[in-house]
Amino acid sequence: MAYPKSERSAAQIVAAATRVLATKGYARTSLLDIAREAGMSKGALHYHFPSKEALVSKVLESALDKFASRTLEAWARAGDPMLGLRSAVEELWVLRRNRTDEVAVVADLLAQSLYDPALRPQIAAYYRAGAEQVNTTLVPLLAALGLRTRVAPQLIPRLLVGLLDGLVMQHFVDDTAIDTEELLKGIDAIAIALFEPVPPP
Amino acid sequence: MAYPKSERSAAQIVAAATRVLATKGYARTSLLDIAREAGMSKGALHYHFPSKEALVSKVLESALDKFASRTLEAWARAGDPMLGLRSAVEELWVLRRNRTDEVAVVADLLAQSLYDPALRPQIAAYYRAGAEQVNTTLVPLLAALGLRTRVAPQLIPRLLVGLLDGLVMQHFVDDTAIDTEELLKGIDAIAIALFEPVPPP
Amino acid sequence: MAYPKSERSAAQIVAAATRVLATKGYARTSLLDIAREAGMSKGALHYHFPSKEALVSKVLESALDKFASRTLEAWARAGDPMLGLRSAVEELWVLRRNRTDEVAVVADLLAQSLYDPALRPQIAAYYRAGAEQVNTTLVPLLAALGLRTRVAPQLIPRLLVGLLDGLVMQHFVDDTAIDTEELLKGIDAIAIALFEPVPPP
Amino acid sequence: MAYPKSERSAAQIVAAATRVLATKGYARTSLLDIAREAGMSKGALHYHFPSKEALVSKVLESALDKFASRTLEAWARAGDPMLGLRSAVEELWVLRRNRTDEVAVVADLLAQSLYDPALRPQIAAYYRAGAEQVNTTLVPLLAALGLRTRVAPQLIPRLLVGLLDGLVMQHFVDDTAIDTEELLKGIDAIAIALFEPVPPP
DNA sequence: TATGAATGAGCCTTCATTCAT
DNA sequence: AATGAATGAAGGCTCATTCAT
Repeated sequence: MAYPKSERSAAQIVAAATRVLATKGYARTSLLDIAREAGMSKGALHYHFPSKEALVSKVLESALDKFASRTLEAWARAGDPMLGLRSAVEELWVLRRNRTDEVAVVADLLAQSLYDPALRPQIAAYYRAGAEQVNTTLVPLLAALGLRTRVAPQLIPRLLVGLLDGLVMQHFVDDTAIDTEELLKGIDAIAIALFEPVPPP
Repeated sequence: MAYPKSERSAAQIVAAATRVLATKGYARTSLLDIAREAGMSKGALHYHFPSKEALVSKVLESALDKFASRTLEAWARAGDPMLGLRSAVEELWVLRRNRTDEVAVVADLLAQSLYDPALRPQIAAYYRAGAEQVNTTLVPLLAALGLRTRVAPQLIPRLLVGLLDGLVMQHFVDDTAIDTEELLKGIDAIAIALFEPVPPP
Repeated sequence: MAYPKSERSAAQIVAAATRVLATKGYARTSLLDIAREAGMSKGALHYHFPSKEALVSKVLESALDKFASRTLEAWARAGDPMLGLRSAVEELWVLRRNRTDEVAVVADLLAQSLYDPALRPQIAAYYRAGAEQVNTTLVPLLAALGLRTRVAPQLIPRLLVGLLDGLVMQHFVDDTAIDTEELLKGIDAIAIALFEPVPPP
Repeated sequence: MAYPKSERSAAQIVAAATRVLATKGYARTSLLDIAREAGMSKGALHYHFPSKEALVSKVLESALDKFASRTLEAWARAGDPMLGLRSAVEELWVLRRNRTDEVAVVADLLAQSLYDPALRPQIAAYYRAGAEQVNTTLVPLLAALGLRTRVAPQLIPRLLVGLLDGLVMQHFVDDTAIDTEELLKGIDAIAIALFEPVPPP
């Protein structure tokens, strides 16, 4: 039931769309731009995706996927759970600060989603998956180390991801403003502040 | 007359534009929408502003102004500097979570600024003013209390504002996700973690 | 409250649209065609009419108006009511057989109206006005002449107009088929057959 | 095999096209619509018919065929020639008023034929066959009954078919307008009016 | 015999901008 | 200071048609 050629073309289009959206932003990107970047005709885009919105939605999904998987990898690379957290946060920051296409697309579509509800579920899913991940992976390990979170555990990834998202916006606007060294120190302090020793019974 | 007709009309247009942009977003807002909301003709807009970009730029400026002044007020209301910080942060969160027109516009145009350099200077100025404010108001007071910042002081407002910006995006996307009570507790912990006692000489 | 320039332009557009629709038919007429014929830009059409449908609707209305008024004139020209009927029918036939732009447009849009309900009310109104006209003008006069209709009087114009519409379609398809002389004789016979003397009490 | 696969498929396509055209009209029907209705791919349509026009042309032909044969049957069912005429007319009216797919298609394509000459010959053929039929079947029988037509005999079916075509259009546009009972009375009167006794020599 | 894929022309519509008044 | 009118470029989308398989 798989049509490999079709799938390949669709993937090609999503990749091209990611590049163009990252460069010009949603509001300034036309299907013609994307078609040219993909080396296909406008008609082909509509053959594979019913509308611009549908295509953009797929782009967002794919960008968030890459995001999540790279974070997970960084997390897994470090053996220790606290180090893993730091390592994941650092990876996220580097990922964003470098302004890969995925980062730019996500930032832009995040804003679009304020007005286009069709984009929201995917982002919400991404946030939720992050919260889930912390809940199932980090918390038990912390407990074993005699630590617990100072706030509801599902808030942890939200706070950290939110912090990074906000900072990256500032970085885009004024990239002389933030010194990474210093920033990581601040994030460290913050991350540590979110945990406390379990009081003895 | 202190406010000539021209200036009043321009202000009216900026106000109308703010409302429309907040409701529909930059990509979906046309000058006709704004003209209608302002009760004027499209031609009139171009009489007062040379281009759409120029108008939008003014809208951003005015929204950031309101933002900054409300934060400052909250800061000033509380007497104590640490309380002031908390109070300012809380004000910012409430302001954003309520999704006033200004918040929506700033969020949207922040994303636009990634692709439209003309919007950046104003945002950068806003961030810088915040950093400056902390530097001149908070730090000396803290010093008097025997506290110092754990990171470069100009990073403090960036971290806090970044955190809130990021969180508010998540809140827009999925407004069941974040409990304000719990959130403020987290922010408190974070804010406290950013300061430490000055070690005795 | 009247903007004469606008009205003039709108009328110009309707006239141009009538010509083009008559020549190429609804399915093959584009707004560009109409704009060119009117000597204006496509944008101008949309300035005066919100959509293609709205414009076409106005075209239909205007064509039916001309139709109705010419029929009425012919009716009035002849003094005698029976002669008036014949004269009106003859006028209708000539009007249609000559395939003026209005005739072609009405024939085409009549068919379109089967699938586009927005066109129907105007046509229905036209038919109803015809029926009304017969009812108020012809029937009383006939009564005075000791005649009455053999069928419900509002059916008279429907039968006659229907007959002519159907015949004109045939004529368009195959214009060698119908000899006007002979046809008028047939219509005469039919018209006469629709009336009978009032039986004495 | 008597009906090779190809022929069966082509027939299937024509049937599907008839259904879709009847529902949506020529201007709004795409080959994709037809392909879907036929359960085949767009490519298949072009395998069987060189172009959209060619397919539509076949659709018209087939619809007119069904039309003609049903009329003939009704005609034949009644033994008496005058009754046959009435019966045929009644059958035509019912056929049309019920708006079978064939009726809708013919009405629509009749209008298309004004601008697409390729469709005309088939319709002309249909009209001519009707005229021929009256000429060879009805006239001699009438002569034997001492009747003759008041107008050229080939005009008889044109008048009657034209009348019904026109009426059916009105009925489509405004289906509360015409009462069938009353209508048939009117048609009867008209049909009778088209004949007269042969004057004695 | 039929399909999935792709094209490219054309369509309706939107919109920032210009201009005479 | 402001309006109605008009432009023209661009945008998203539809669709008949072509073609390799």
